[in-house]
Amino acid sequence: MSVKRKSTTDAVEILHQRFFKGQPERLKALEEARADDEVARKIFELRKKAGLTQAQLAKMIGTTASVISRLEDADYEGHSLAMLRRIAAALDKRVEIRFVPVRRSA
Amino acid sequence: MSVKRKSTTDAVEILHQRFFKGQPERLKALEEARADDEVARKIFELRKKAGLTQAQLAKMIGTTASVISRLEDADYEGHSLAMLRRIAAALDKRVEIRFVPVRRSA
DNA sequence: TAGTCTATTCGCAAATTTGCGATGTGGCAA
DNA sequence: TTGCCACATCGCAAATTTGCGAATAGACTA
Repeated sequence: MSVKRKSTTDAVEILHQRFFKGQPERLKALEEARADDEVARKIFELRKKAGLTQAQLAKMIGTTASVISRLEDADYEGHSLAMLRRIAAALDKRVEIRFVPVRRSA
Repeated sequence: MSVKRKSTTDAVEILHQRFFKGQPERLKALEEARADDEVARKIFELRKKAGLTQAQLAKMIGTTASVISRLEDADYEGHSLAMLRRIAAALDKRVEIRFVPVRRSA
């Protein structure tokens, strides 16, 4: 996510063009990318609502601003539960994971 | 989780003795351990409901049985979103992450 | 313009997770 | 008992994530 170069909204549009208009075999990749984007956006929103800069949040969880920036990058795929929990803990939240059924299309 | 040596229930009891009766400073560690236990159990239940053995699920996501066993271990802390998604995808599910508020006690 | 603040990106080392075979155990059936 | 099957655990290499400083850029203000 960003203030300039690559907004989350843009990322979604780019993804749409890149995958949706392409072959349907790539739908799985789309879903994964979307899920990453979702996590990135959630972290971003959580931080914003808390009124923190990346550097401030970073300090709270014992890391640096560039790490937070990476986590909020819509293209980043390396999220770990451990990291999500560190962020959640700093913001008085807890991470809830659910496996929800997905409609199997034809 | 297991069929013999270390049941999930036992793990919870052990955790209780190890942390709860100990110093309150370790409450954070408790929460983390519990969250891991929760993920482990969810994977276990998902697999069971699908009527699969560890080896079968492993094959579906392109890994081996020992890996699944490790993921279902209540003490394992290394869950990644990528792995959860691989499992979810194999079982026609998707992973939903939520940051839920936690009551800040005195 | 210079200075400051916020955020992105790069590069590489360190830490962590994953892959996977080998080994051991318990349950169950022949 | 012997032979499987399902699972747990160990050990180590390979892959991935994290840590973090440095460089870059846009926005804003003095």
